[in-house]
Amino acid sequence: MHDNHEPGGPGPLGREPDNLQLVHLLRAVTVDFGLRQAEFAARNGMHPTDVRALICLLDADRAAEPATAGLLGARLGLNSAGTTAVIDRLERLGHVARIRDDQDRRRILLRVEPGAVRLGREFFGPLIDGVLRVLDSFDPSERDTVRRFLTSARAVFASEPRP
Amino acid sequence: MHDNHEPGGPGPLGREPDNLQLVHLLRAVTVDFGLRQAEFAARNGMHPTDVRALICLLDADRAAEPATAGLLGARLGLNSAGTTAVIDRLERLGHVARIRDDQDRRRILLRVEPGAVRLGREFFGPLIDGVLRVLDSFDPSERDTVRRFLTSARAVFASEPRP
DNA sequence: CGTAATATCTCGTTCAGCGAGATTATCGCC
DNA sequence: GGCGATAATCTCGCTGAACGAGATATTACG
Repeated sequence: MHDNHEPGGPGPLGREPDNLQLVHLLRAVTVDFGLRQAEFAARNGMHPTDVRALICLLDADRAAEPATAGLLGARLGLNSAGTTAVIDRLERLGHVARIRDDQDRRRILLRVEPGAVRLGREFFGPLIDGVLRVLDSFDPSERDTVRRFLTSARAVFASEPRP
Repeated sequence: MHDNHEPGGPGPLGREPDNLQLVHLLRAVTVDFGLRQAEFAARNGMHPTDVRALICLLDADRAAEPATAGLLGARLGLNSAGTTAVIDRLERLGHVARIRDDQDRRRILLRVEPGAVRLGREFFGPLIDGVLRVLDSFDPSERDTVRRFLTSARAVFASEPRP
C-alpha cells in the first residue's frame, strides 16, 4: 500500500503519485495551523492546550452545546485533574468564568470572556481574512468542491475514534 | 470584522456567513487530524511531539533535505535540550538512529528506521486510503480546485511567521 | 432514605521542555 | 598552521503540565 517503486524522484523513497501529494498538502496545512496556535499561545502566556480549550469552548457555543468542564476534558483528551488545571489557568488569566449550572448543580458551565474573543480575533483575524480572500476568488461551484472535500476528509478522520 | 449581527442562529453568537463556515471546516479538519496524531502517539508509547518529529523527518527525507538534529528542533519549536530529549526517546524506541555526518562532524543526521515507517503506515494507512478514495471520486479539475485551495491556505498560514 | 451514578476537585508523582552553560568540531584570518 | 569566533549538540537542574488515585458534592433510582 502506497509503495513507491519508481526511483529517481526527489526523495530517497521515490516519486509520489499525484493524489498522495494532495494528502501531504492537507497534512502540511494542519501542521502550519498548529504552529500558529502554538505561536498565539506563547505570545499570550498560554500553552497550546489552553488555546485548544478556548477553541473547543467557542465551538460548543457556536453549536449551542452546554460547555461543561467534563465535555471540555473529553474533547481535549485530558483526565479530570488535567481538565481542572486547564480551567484554573484560563480562569486565572480572566479568559473563562466558571458558572454553576442551576439545573444540575454538579456541573460547571464555562463562559468565554469577551476579552479572550477579542484576543483571538486580533491574532487569527488576518489569517481568517486571508483564507476568506482566497475563497472569494473561487466561484460558487469551486467553493462547493472545497466544502465537499473538507467534509469528506473530516468524515474519514472522525470515523472510528478509539477510546 | 467577522461580526455576526443577525440573531436567531444556532449559537448564541448568531449565524455564520457561508465562507466563514468553510474556514471553520478547515480548522475542524486540522483539529481532528491532531487528535489522530495524539491517538497514534499514545497507542505507541510516544508523545505528540515525538510523532510530529517523525513526520518532520520523513518530510525532510521526501524533500531531500539533510535531517539534522538542529533542523528538527527548529521545525518543532524546541530548544536544544528539548531536541536532544526527543531524539533520545525516539532512539530508545528504535525509531530513529543517530548518524554522525562525515562532511561536518559536528552534525548528527537522523535516519527514520523502517519499523517506524511500518508503524505509521499501519495506523495512518487506512486514513490516507480514505482521503485517496475521496479524491478518486473527484474529477481532475475538481482535484485541481482542492489543490489550489490548500496551497493558497498554506501560503496564508506560512506568511509572516514571527520568531 | 440509602445506594449507585455523575461531575468536579485535591493530592502526590512523573517527565516534557526550558535556561544556562559545557563540549566538540569547523571555519576564517593572518 | 595555529587561534579565536562560530556552530552543533549534549549535560544539568528546574518548573510546571498532565496523570492516577481517591475525596467531595450533587442528582437519580429503587
